[in-house]
Amino acid sequence: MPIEIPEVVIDRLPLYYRLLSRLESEGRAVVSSQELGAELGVTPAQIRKDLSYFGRFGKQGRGYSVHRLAAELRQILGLDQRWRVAVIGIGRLGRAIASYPGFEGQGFDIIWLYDASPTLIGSEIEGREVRDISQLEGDLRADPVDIGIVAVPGEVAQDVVDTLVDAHVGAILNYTPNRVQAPPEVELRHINPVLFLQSMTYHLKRVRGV
Amino acid sequence: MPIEIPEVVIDRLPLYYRLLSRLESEGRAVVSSQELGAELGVTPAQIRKDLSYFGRFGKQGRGYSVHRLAAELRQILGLDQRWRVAVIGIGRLGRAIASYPGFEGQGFDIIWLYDASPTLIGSEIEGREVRDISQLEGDLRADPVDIGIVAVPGEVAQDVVDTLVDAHVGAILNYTPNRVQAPPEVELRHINPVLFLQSMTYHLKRVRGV
DNA sequence: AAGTGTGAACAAGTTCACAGCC
DNA sequence: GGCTGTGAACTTGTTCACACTT
Repeated sequence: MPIEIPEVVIDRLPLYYRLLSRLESEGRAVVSSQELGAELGVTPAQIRKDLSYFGRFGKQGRGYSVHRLAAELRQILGLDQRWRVAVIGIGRLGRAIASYPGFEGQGFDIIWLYDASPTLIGSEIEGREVRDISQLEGDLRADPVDIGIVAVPGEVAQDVVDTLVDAHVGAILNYTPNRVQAPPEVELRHINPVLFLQSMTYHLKRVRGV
Repeated sequence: MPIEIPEVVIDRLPLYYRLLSRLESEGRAVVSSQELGAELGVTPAQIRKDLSYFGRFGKQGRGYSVHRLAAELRQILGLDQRWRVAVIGIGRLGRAIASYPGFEGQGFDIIWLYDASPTLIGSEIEGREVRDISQLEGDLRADPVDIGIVAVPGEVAQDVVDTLVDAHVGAILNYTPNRVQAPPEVELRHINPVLFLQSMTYHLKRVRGV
């Protein structure tokens, strides 16, 4: 805890947590950095160093208590609490997001859905009403959420992000292909599958003989 | 071209390309690394250095020809050709993927859809038939694709990946929360929004007073 | 005057290797 | 004997700063 923790380390923690969570449910008591690394494709030294930023959770000669380490990571990542989420944009992608059980299962409660389309507004998705996007700002002011997931058409992504920022959302996950801006105190991630495909074709081209 | 090009550089190229593509369609003739950087939140030096791995595309005192640089990146990334894609798993997410116009628009042709559910097999999505997943292996052998997009339930992700690898798919985009393995000659990327949310809550926790 | 291309300086991130503990 | 925790060595990636070109 003394010095600044590298961002890459934070990004790997959820990966470790996911595996530990699985091992925990399989009733596994103890695990070594060796085993964790083999399963995740990461060196054991990397795992030990990453964890050492947060404390000394292992026992020499034994390894890590799965239960203990999972609990520590839960605490570090804030997964011992529930987080309130709004999904903005209920097209095909937004609907897939709103229906995905993996969010609720991991402590993320999707409490509000918004769209601009009159045919969608008022309808129900997984028992939640789709609300008019024009009410987003007022709703969030009355009853804030922690995280906004943006799945609107790209052209309006920045507008939605601005509204979320004004309403003091702390984190934004942008599924839109457009890159958006937010002040540094707001956590922002982009999910753009096309960029992944395009970096993969670079390699494909080379493997498949230019 | 002389030495090995860092992986991070390849990952940034599509980002640059996307912006250049937009500038090109706006009729912009010339752009500086300064401007590109400001738009993308990257330092100008970074952009110049990244591009310098591939050639000398700029003109001192002027900047880069938008048209020329876009064409170069297209060539480098292999976006001057079309790529054949199969989507495996046509649940809500798979359907969103199969219907997303952003893939076709960028040179990725989704030519085959597969699912295991009898109610889906034989149905049509955007004019493409959903085929039985048991035919995947044979189909790919007869008529290969370059890229597989996996959107099946997590438990069967590795099986599907193994089939794709056997059928000599060159790249796999895994939308499943399960981490899968593939030999190093196959390009593999994971899209897992839950991991993003979990690293964001780490920061949220700290900003929102522990 | 403006802006690239790039070696050299610097910063960040990873792996090594081993002392120390179980 | 086995495995953690961690400085130190190394590797990778980023930024600086300036010579050079238009």
